[in-house]
Amino acid sequence: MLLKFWKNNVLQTFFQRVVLIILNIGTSVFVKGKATSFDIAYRAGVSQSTVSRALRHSPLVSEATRKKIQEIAKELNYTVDKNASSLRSQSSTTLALLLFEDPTSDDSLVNPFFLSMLGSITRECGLMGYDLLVSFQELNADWHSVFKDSNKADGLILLGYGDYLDYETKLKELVEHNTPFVRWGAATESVETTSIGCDNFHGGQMATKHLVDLGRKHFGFVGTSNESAPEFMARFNGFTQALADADIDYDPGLQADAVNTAEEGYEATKKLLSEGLPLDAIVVASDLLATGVITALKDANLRVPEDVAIVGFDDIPMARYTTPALTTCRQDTMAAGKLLVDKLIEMIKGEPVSNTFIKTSLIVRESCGR
Amino acid sequence: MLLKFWKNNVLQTFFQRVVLIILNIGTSVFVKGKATSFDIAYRAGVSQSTVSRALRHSPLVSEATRKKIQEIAKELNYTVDKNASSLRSQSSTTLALLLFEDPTSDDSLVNPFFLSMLGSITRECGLMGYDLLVSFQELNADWHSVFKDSNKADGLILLGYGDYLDYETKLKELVEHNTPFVRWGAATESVETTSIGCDNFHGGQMATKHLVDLGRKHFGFVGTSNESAPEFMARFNGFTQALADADIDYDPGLQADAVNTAEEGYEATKKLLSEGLPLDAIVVASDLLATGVITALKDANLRVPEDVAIVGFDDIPMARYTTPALTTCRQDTMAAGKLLVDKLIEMIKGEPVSNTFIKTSLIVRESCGR
DNA sequence: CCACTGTTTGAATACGTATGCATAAGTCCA
DNA sequence: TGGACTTATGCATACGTATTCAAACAGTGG
Repeated sequence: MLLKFWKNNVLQTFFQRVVLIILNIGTSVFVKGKATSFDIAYRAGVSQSTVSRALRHSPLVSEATRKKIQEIAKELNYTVDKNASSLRSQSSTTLALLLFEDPTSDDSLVNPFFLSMLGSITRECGLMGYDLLVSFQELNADWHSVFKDSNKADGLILLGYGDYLDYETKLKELVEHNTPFVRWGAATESVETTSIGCDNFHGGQMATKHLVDLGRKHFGFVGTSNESAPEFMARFNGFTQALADADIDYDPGLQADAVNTAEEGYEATKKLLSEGLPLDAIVVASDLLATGVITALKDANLRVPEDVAIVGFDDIPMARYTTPALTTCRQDTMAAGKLLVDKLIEMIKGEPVSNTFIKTSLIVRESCGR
Repeated sequence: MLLKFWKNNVLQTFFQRVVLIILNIGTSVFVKGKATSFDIAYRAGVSQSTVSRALRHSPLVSEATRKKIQEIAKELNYTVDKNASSLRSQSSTTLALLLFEDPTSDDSLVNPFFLSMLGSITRECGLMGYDLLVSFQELNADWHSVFKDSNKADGLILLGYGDYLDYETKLKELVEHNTPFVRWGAATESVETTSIGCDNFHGGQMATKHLVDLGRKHFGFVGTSNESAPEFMARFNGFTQALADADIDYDPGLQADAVNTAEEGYEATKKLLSEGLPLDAIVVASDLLATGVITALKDANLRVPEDVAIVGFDDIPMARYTTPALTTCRQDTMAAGKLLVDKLIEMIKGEPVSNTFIKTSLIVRESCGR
């Protein structure tokens, strides 16, 4: 039994070697499919190891051989096989971008704010030599294990206001699995994660103060004010803070929930108006919601900004094309995307990473009445 | 020499086997890192081959063992290693989405029309079990060889109005390399490719006819009319056809080039207006351009639609929020994305694939004056 | 002239899976 | 009862690269 095992291996191993050698020479001469590092090695008169090292800029290879190998590689249109490389090195130089959408939102729509970050994320990935895998995730899928364990990606970028309750259990699992990941958004309390975000509290405060300074007295807020959407909650807190600072009374009846879509913004505004309370300004938690708010006000025959002034949040591309053009609290999505990628790569490399704020700035257009 | 070679292998192979067995038992008992198919095999009392087959739903495995293996796999949180699987099977079940942007366009902006397809493409990929790699491409990079040769992706989806001259040489190379790929847009003449697109000629004709029917007489066109952007050219041809059908004279001075950005639309409109010709309708080659057109008209104190009526193309999300809301020729991006993915997968599987048109429909809002 | 260091190279192997081939256990029919 | 056939499994291997270890080599100082 053991003897048979032994003999088997002797023969097969030997045979395999010979065949391999013949095949390699064969393929080298009659260049068939894609070129491999063996092909290059053959032509350069060196070993495959040397080719691998040369192309990876290992200092172990002399300048002369590296030059020669690089030339041959270019000539043969050689490209490193991603799968073999990743398998061997156990790292894929690929990041996964997970977009979380409220399942109830329109199928065709992705939150334009997140889309606007896609550009900078993609670009930064390219610059850093990483590939980017993009995936929409239903909130209930088990995305948390799939990407890292399958070695599809070295790290995860999470984008989305989501149902943070379910979300957080998943985040915990990620942390336990030691999966590097970064999030856009507010830092959570219960799970220690790295997130990049703007100072939502300050942004909300700044936006509100702007309206206060313009003389508005009766404020409403459209956007969730509870912890199911931490970013929105922070904006809301900034909102109330600014009102308190200015000694302006605020009626809690003038807050209406809305999260993802313009339609939600529309409905929330209708609800606000139905309260019958005096109202001459609305702070809206996102620009996308704000488009719905504007429509709802128009439908109610209220003029923006004359009757009701509006400030949004995000500065999505659409914001400058609404009528009136939307005054909004801009988040620097270019910087954000770059930061998300850079931080994630640092984490992957094992460096310590801390949460980071990006700056917000108020973009004054017409909807605030000045 | 040969003897030494032989002996070496005998010893090493034997040694390797023993170590492997010990290691496998070891890892199986003391579960350390990620679970492999060997771990499952050990627990299920079967061979690794059987595990692989069971998880891939091979009919060679009995229902009973499959069940058992699946349970253990779930229990261990096992995920197939993407790299190993792809390497072995020489296919990655990954598609690459290449976005081509005019380098001159705003850094932070991606054409919203293409972005709106991203959602459906991603979703369809997920449904079909494919991963999606997203990449921005500078037009001069050698993207054509990288993705397929490196086995990063099994096929390519090309998205973008681009500089089609350089573009076409790349497409040729793709065809020569036997790389499966699909494009969004007009079919080209010189290279035999598979593309999904709408009937741009008919769309342009339909949009124009709508304005004609509303009594407009003096037409302008904003958007490139030459083959550097085939889609736009087709729309332009539909435009002139509709005018000819209605016996309406058309002054070539009332066409101005613009491709990618709202700013280009703005500038093109200024140029149109500077001609000093009578003008009461503009057909615009894309909604994004149209937003700039509207702004330019407002800046020139012209009312839309009273003085100048406008029809756009694409129906991007923003279209309904401009003032006036944009009448436009809608392309069904949901269907398009799905189709692009499905066709590409068919190509990858070696099935014959033909070009396909998706339908366009006119979305009447306010900018046309009715 | 030898021992020793430093620089390049090559030989061998492992990464984890999928699959061709051989084999073992049933099943069926003559 | 035994061969032909079916069904289910295991064995061995290959995919293409990165890396460890050993070895060849040149130069250096004693």
